Amino acid sequence: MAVTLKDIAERAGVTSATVSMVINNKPNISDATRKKVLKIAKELNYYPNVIARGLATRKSNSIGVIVPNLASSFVVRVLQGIKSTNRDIDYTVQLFDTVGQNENESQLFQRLARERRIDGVILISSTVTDEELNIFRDESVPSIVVARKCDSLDSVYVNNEMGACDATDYLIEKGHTQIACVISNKLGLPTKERLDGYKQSLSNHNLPFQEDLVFEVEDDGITSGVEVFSRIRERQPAVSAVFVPAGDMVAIGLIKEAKKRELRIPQDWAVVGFDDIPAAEVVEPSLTTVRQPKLEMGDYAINMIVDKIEGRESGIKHKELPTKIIIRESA
Amino acid sequence: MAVTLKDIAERAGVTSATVSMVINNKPNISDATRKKVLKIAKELNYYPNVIARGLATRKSNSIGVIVPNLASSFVVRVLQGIKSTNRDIDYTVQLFDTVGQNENESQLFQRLARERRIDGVILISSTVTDEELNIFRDESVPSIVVARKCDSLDSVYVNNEMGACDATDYLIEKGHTQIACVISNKLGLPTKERLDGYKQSLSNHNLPFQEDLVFEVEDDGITSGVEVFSRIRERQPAVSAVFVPAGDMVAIGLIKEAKKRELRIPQDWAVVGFDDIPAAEVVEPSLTTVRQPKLEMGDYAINMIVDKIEGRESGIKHKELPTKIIIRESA
DNA sequence: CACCTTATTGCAACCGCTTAAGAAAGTAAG
DNA sequence: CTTACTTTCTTAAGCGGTTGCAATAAGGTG
Repeated sequence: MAVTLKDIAERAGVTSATVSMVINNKPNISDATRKKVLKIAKELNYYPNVIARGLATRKSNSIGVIVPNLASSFVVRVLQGIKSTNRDIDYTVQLFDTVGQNENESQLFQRLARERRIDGVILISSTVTDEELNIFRDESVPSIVVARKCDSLDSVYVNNEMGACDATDYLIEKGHTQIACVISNKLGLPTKERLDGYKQSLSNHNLPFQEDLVFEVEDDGITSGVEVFSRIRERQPAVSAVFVPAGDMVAIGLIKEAKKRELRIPQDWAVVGFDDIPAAEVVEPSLTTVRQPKLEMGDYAINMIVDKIEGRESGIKHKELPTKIIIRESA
Repeated sequence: MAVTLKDIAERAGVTSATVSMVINNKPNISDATRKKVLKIAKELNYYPNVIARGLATRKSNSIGVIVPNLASSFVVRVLQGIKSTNRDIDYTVQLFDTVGQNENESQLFQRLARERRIDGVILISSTVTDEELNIFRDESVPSIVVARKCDSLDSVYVNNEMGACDATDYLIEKGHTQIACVISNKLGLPTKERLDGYKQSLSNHNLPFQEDLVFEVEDDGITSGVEVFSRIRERQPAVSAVFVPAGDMVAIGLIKEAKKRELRIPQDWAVVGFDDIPAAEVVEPSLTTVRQPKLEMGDYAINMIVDKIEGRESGIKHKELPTKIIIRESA
């Protein structure tokens, strides 16, 4: 059997309450007994049972990270950020995804909260709806959403509009005027914001926004890029540059297909992606893209949620992080 | 306050013990009370407090996944496999990494086990030593190691030797006789196994093994590949093919640098990687490589550990998965 | 009708730790 | 030498479930 407070207490000739206070560094314990207890605890190789402690303190000391799908490089990178923060975090990370489950994000959250499984939640999702986020807000367990802006809940996100605007600015400065924009219909709010940034840039440069320069793709994979290439060429042969808020993988598909069709990049076609995934550096020509500070987002998220859990922060907090355009060869 | 068993019991006019038995689907409860209790539980939106339950049952219903570093695509992919198994897993996944902590994998495991935090552990690491694995074996909490073979502990791994042998066979069949081998000194046992496979293939084809065709790199990043290129060219100008057990990123670096130095791939130099990461498909020419079934490994691991926890399996089990050579353009 | 089963529910201890309140002993003050 | 604090430790009541055993009532048997 595992050694418990009682075991230590017996050997030390005190009560388990006293041992508990020693273990937790509470005041009002004499130096003598404190030392004796600690010595015995070490001898017996004592570890507190966190479950029992959790029941008594009504804390689980763990935070849940809810993601729609772990098979997203963005999500994984944010997760890495969460795990690699410099701060010494006394919380365990429990990982939940909702793909293939019969619960959506908010239902899952509600259950976790009521089951007292977790003290706080980080939701990494750009597609979650406002109504769902309201459920998060209404639960008594603190939560925070990463990857989309939200008025009613703490959030960490990037300035998508500015990122898209910068990217488009860059293409315009390179002399392009017919700039296609490839968006994903699976990205939720950020898609809209990035499209707004694209429009903003055009408008700043007195260029007209043309609805039929906007192309939509179904997912953010490489095949979407391959597929959308023909659509762009057919519908808009005059296009000389493509901005791809749908993501780097789509941009890479586009580049690959363009090269196959004997277009030179960036001379005939300039391409700018969004996110800056590892493959962006690998593709040839390497991909100019808008980098999202994913590690930093995770870092902020974990720090904010811990502050919230421990009552150091109240009220709704937001952290908007800047994007950065990474110039490579494709534009 | 949250609703408890007692709340339900009061309204139902029974004892909380009875409610508990209903909730847990125990026998010896009349249909009438069962129905009544369930109805009230639903009305009150009852969720059992998993911490309290855990204390009583001495189970946490969660399994720990320990990884040395989450910033590894291999690890992440296995993790995805763990999370996406078809089986309905009643365990929560808690994620731990040891990079930047002052505990190594086995110390962490020992603590988690003693603190009763987890019912079982999946360790994803190829570099863990035999001595460390012995600590895992000696603890009473079931555990399993993914990514390396181990006699003393359940394990899930690929047949590295066969994978490397296949890759080398392939190069030899293409007519290559001077085949360099680039290994990582950060991969532990698999490095040795892959090197053995390489030797085996040479031997099978009556080619001599030459020690100085083996090159070592410090990490598995793209820069290692760039760096090792010159070493190979200097020391072994006659090399016409490179097998890179050190991993795809190294192989990609090698390709990029080779192209920069005006070598044609695969005509002048053939390159074969190991692992099959997403970027392998993106690089130009695309990378021929040995695929490791990472999702499947995760799948097996979670199933094995759950069986072990629930006592359906005993004794040491191993699962060896085959690799598969993915032919692309680089060889 | 007395006696024995069987089905169902209640009782109470327990899981291991925390914590508010109280008690004992020492100490300073009047 | 009381009285009133302090300091240090103990008591005991939880936290919210689970579970072995006792108890009760209903039904069956001779």
